[in-house]
Amino acid sequence: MAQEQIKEARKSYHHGDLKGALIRATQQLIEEKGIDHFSVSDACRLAGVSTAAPYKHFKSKDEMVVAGVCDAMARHAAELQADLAPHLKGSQDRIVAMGANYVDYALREPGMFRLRFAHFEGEPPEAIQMSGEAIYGLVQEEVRAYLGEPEINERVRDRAYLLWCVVHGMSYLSMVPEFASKRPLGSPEDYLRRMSDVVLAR
Amino acid sequence: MAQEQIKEARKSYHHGDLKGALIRATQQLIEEKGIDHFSVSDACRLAGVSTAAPYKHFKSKDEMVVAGVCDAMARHAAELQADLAPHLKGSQDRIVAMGANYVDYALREPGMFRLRFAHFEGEPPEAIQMSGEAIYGLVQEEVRAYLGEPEINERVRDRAYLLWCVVHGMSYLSMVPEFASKRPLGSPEDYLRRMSDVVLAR
DNA sequence: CTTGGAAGTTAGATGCTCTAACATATGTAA
DNA sequence: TTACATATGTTAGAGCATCTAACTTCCAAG
Repeated sequence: MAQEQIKEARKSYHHGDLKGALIRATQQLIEEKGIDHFSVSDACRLAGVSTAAPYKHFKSKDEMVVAGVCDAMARHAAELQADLAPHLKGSQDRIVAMGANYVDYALREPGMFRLRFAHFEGEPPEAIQMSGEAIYGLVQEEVRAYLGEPEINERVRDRAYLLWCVVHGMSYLSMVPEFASKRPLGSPEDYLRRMSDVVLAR
Repeated sequence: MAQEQIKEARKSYHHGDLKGALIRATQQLIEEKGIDHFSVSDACRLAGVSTAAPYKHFKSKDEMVVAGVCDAMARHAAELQADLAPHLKGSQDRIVAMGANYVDYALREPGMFRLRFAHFEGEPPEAIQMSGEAIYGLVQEEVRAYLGEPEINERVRDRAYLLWCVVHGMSYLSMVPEFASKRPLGSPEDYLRRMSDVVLAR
């Protein structure tokens, strides 16, 4: 959510891209107020439409939130690919970059990051789950390459899990100010490098 | 939230322990439905009182949620102490037990666990923050003892942070079914022991 | 006892979600 | 071009949630 979103003034009866605008408004408001203070009405005010308009695009508030999370995940996935590209496949730099990107994203969009792994009563949203599997697949593949294994075997799965624990833990700790302040001198990258040294020792 | 909570049938006009009942109802409902589907009204129905009653005990819905989280944290802190007691101070068993307790608690009360580190717009609830500091203090102290350091110095802070990353990461991954299933054979304890081996190498 | 305050109640103001019915724009086919 | 079907907006309103005000019940201190 780098792009700031200002209240939209429409000229025509139709919005043009209301669905997109609502998704962005949803993301922005959840970041600002948290999921439990987010309201469809607020998003409507931001987008400059009536409170009934969203229901032409989403079945419910829940579905609108899920759409916001999915959009955020897609953006993040693309960005992760871009961050990884400069680094040689199989290099430690690439592993560290992957972790650092994760931590950095969590700091930039903590609301979306949390929701991505949230409860979602009853319905485990297909799209979110699939995308999670995809990311984890990427992690395993990167670990495989780093370890020089020919396939994703038990060793790779084991190390990938450990790595992912560390990356996730750093992400969450970084989002909580009272814990983020507990990180002794050193950047996230420094810690990720040290951890990958031991976790992925070959 | 081991104790199941059934709808209360009152005999007298006054409830007796409405505040406690509401706190338990809040915890139960948040576990069941998630923070965004929790309503004070539901909690009132569970406790068998009118929807205005809670406002004699809590200023707002938010405050009621915070009270639920604080209560859960207090219970968890006591339980953690009990889990640690049998283990010799300074032993690896004690470190592993601490981590395992954390992961186990996250699995039992994921709703409370998440909220404990959640956003809390505007107000970072004093009580929650203090308790977080207390837990982190305990972690540092245990790491200090394990490493045999005379005081909480830079080395201790560094290792404690790494350990806490791992424990937090395992906790969160364990709560998400799609990731929990990615843990290769081995119990959380096994992984915690391996991680503490390397993270706390002396 | 009496009585003041704590802890309930009902009633209602305000706001949110979501549906129904209606209005307006757009694109395709005649 | 005209006309219609459809997509995408609107207003109105039902139903439920939060929270306050004013009233009631009960306990406990004097």
